[in-house]
Amino acid sequence: MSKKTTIYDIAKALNITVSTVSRALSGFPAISEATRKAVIETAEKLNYSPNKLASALKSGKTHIIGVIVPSVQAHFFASIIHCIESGLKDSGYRVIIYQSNESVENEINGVKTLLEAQVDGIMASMSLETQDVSHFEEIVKQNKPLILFDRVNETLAVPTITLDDFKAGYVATQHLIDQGYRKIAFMTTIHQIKIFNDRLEGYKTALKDNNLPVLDEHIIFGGLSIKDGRFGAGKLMRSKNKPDAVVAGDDFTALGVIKKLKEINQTPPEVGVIGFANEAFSAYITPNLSTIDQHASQMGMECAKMFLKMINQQNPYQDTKHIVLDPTVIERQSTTKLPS
Amino acid sequence: MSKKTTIYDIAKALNITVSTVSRALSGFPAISEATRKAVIETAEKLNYSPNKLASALKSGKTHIIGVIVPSVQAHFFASIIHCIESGLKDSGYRVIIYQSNESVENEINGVKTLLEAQVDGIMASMSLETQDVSHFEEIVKQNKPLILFDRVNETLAVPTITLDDFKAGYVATQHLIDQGYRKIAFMTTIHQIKIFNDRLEGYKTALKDNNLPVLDEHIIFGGLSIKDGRFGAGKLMRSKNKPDAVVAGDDFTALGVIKKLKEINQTPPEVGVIGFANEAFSAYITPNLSTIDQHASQMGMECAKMFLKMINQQNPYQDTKHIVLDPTVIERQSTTKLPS
DNA sequence: CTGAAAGCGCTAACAA
DNA sequence: TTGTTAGCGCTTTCAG
Repeated sequence: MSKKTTIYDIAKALNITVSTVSRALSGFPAISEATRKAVIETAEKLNYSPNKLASALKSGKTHIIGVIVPSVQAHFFASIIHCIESGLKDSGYRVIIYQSNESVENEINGVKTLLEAQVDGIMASMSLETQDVSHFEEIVKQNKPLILFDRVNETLAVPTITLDDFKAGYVATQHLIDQGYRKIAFMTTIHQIKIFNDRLEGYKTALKDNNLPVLDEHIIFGGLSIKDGRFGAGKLMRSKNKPDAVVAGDDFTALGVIKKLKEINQTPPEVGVIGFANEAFSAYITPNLSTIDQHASQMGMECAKMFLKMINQQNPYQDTKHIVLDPTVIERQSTTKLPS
Repeated sequence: MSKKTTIYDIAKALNITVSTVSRALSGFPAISEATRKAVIETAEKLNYSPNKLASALKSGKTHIIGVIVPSVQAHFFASIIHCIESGLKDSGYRVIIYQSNESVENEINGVKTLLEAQVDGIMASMSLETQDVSHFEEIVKQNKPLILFDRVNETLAVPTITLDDFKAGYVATQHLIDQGYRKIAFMTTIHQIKIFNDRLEGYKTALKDNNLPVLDEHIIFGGLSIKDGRFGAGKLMRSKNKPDAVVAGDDFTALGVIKKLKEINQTPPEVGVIGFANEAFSAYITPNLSTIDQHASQMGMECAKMFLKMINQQNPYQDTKHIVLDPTVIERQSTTKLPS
């Protein structure tokens, strides 16, 4: 109880100096086995717990890295974090998570907080709101590793790990075409985020490559949520030019679309629906939702690997790479068009 | 770039001392407005960012609190964390998350890591494996707030926030009985965790109160997952004494049960199924899953409130409370028995 | 192999 | 209202 034991207590108990204790504890080689053993034993006896703060203050390394994500509630981000953690664990790095909740303000605060906490590096996936990215520049200025994943920004000269989002939009659309759908709508966010724009381009290109028309009325800019999905689907299905399939911005939106379609008795796969992200529920709703797998675990692993590489270079930003992963179509019932 | 600016740089620039700078920056009252303004301006000009590590080392307060959960992938825990964060934000506390992944070893490591990081307090929900809780005692010894939520341990004399799990088991069972089910099975974890035992007792008591027999063969001890749900349901439905409803240990397990029941053409609500936790997907699977809401947000809020109370007492453990929340049945299709 | 001592950046008595 | 000064607990030269 009472006061915490420090290396001074250990030193006093053994009649040696703190420097010796420090060295013994940190595995310094030039220490006699006897001393080391004595120190370790005494440390245990006194229930010593190192104050990492002090050590970090002195050494300048906290061995903590900050991860900023929109929300851990999305399965995709939770999985990434999980993989970052396990990829970094053996190197002694801990992860602290900061949620932006899709707000730039929170994101700015997150960077500030993490930097003040002296994290050794930051990984981030940007909020939907984020346009200006100057808050991230501070990290680079401090010469600390910054890695952007999934929702990235091109103006920042930092490593990125992303999905090939153009391809994601393309293969999702092509999959629907292959299944026999011809009038394919696309629902996306109103925010100007690279990955969503890329997907949209992929969608358009796929249509063109298949000699299908790109119709403005089939492209819905809105929010991404179950509610937005219902709303958008309602709008689409009431229009004169009803689509026969929908590429939804994410699985939540796709779920909303499905709910609306069920209500109006056009249950998929009568109208095809495909989402993005392969959320936990997607395989279990009825009909099962086809979706694009974004390889969260691989993305997390790459983040961890990249960080370790950067931290071991004098200049983390020498030789900055952009890793792009390939999307995979997960075909389920919602796009398995029946012969009509 | 280059070197980080410290309060010394600001002091030098203004020809005052660091103490004045420190005071100006921390909102100390006895400071002339002129000085304060000058300091703040200079700080901004020099792009000053405080080193919280140094401040924490000196003051003994990091304003960081650690939260240990089995996994953020469970919607329930993600929601709790979310609410803890928002409940603490205004008081200037930040949350760092540590996942045990249901392993005691990780949990022990988590406590150690967080303590070494000098967090101001810890909130935890125990892993399924955890039996011995001595690693938590260290937190209490250091006189730092420890709050246990949901998966708690009674031997620790610390505040707890839980659901009334006996009641949860009871109302889940009673709900099925009210719907007309009579042969109700119960699937739970093999691990000796209080909340699961309590639910089991609630289940048994509900049966007794309704003059229904408690059958050993209707109580399945296993894991909690989709796979375990399928497996357990298979076992139950092959037995000579087939149940007509199942209380599953959580929503994932319930989902597994539903999948198996569909396969053998006894789709709920023909056989009733109810889960626990109201996961994100539960409302969207087919049939919609009835479940017990565990009031994650309220639990998170109470954690935050409790922490603030404890941190403001000289002895955090004076007047230790146990807050118990009431479970709520969320009735959906999976238990809406049709008249036969 | 071990000790002495400086100092990481900040806070907080105590003085002035 | 401001300055002086002594650390917080640890690491790390530099000597010995």
